[in-house]
Amino acid sequence: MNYWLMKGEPSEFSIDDLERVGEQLWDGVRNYQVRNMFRNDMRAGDLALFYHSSCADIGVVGEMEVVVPALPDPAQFNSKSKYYDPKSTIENPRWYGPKIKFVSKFKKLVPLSTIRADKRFSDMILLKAGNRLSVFPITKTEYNALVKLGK
DNA sequence: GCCAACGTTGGC
DNA sequence: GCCAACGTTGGC
Repeated sequence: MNYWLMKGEPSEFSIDDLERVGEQLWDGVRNYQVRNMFRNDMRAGDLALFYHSSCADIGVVGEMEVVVPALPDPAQFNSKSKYYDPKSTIENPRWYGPKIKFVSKFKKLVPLSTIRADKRFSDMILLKAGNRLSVFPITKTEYNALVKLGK
């Protein structure tokens, strides 16, 4: 079982949206490293933390579970979508995303500033300078510690 | 809105 | 395969 942190902009899709719909395809990822992690490393049943980025309250807001790790992202075929990729074909899709489901919403958001200040999280990719991954693995220890802070 | 730090693209 | 130009990410 693997543990992940997944960043998303709440103005596009938030933990409240996920709680409402229950399940959602995590679309719009256009980074090859992340795509490869979806295809090679993510497994059904993996747990992931939902992180709100590019917003007023930045931090970890809840838990999710991977239902299906890598499905072709339909947005890449939609010329109206901002995630459209003219080089993708149905036969040979370029972009994938996992289907994820809601597990829990934290009682209180765990802010980025708190994560930065806590030595237990100093090895997280989240805090590495120049990190550009919107999805990355974390350890079980980090996962559990963040869940505990949120409850 | 700024901007640093990256990733991607495409001509050569 | 190099590398300059451009685009994107994401905290502040």
